[in-house]
Amino acid sequence: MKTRAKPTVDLMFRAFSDRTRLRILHMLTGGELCVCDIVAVLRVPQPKASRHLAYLRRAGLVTARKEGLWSYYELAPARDAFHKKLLDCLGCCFSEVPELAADAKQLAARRPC
Amino acid sequence: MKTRAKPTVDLMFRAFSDRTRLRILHMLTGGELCVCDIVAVLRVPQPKASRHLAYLRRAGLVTARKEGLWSYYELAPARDAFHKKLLDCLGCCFSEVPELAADAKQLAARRPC
DNA sequence: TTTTCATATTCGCTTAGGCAAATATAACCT
DNA sequence: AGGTTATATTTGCCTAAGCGAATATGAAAA
Repeated sequence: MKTRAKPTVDLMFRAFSDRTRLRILHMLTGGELCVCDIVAVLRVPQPKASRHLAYLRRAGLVTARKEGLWSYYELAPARDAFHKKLLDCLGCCFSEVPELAADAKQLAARRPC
Repeated sequence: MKTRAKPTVDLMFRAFSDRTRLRILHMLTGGELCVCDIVAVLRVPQPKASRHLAYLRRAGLVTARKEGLWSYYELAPARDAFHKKLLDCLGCCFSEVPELAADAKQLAARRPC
């Protein structure tokens, strides 16, 4: 197994500094999702989603779980006060980043599947 | 005068994603400082400090005031809930970024000047 | 075992942004 | 004017990291 060193604060901030990753993180505040959900909602090429998910993994912000062909991602639980505050920022982004509302709506429409 | 467009969330996060800028921001939580203070405490070349201060200005995180030869920088007041949360993260970084404590100590020693 | 499906990684290219060194600007002093 | 001081910007170089396109991996299905 590969236990990873605790990611640095600046790497974690950097993980938040990209629109696509912000959208993914915000989607995950609603709970675990599989890659295909993310690809469908963001309307983004699959390799791009995977690439950003890998970045978020390295930053310790999400965890992945494999089940058959599918990979499910969820927000990693906050490891410390800083991590918690950082996640708090996600909620506040909602009114600042226009895509987030549209994504949430799209995701809600997908739920029944 | 040049009124600037409101910086995007991702630019603001990116501003936090560099050690030197984190140290500057943290120093400024104690109040206004001049560039020479920052250069002295961080022990960093002056152009490097100016470069990062310019970045923070562009991100809307600090404001500059000129007085004769000196430039004084301070944290910009939070413009919205997101900005406020982001500034909250600064406090939590203290225990995560080792340099911050040393900087605070250095700065305190300089105060009487 | 060949195919298919979901996901991950690699490649080649381009831009952002870090750094040090040098230089510019602008205010004050003489 | 000429010099000094504090700060800002430019230059050249190098790495991180974004992108799309192509390819690899690995599990299930046929």
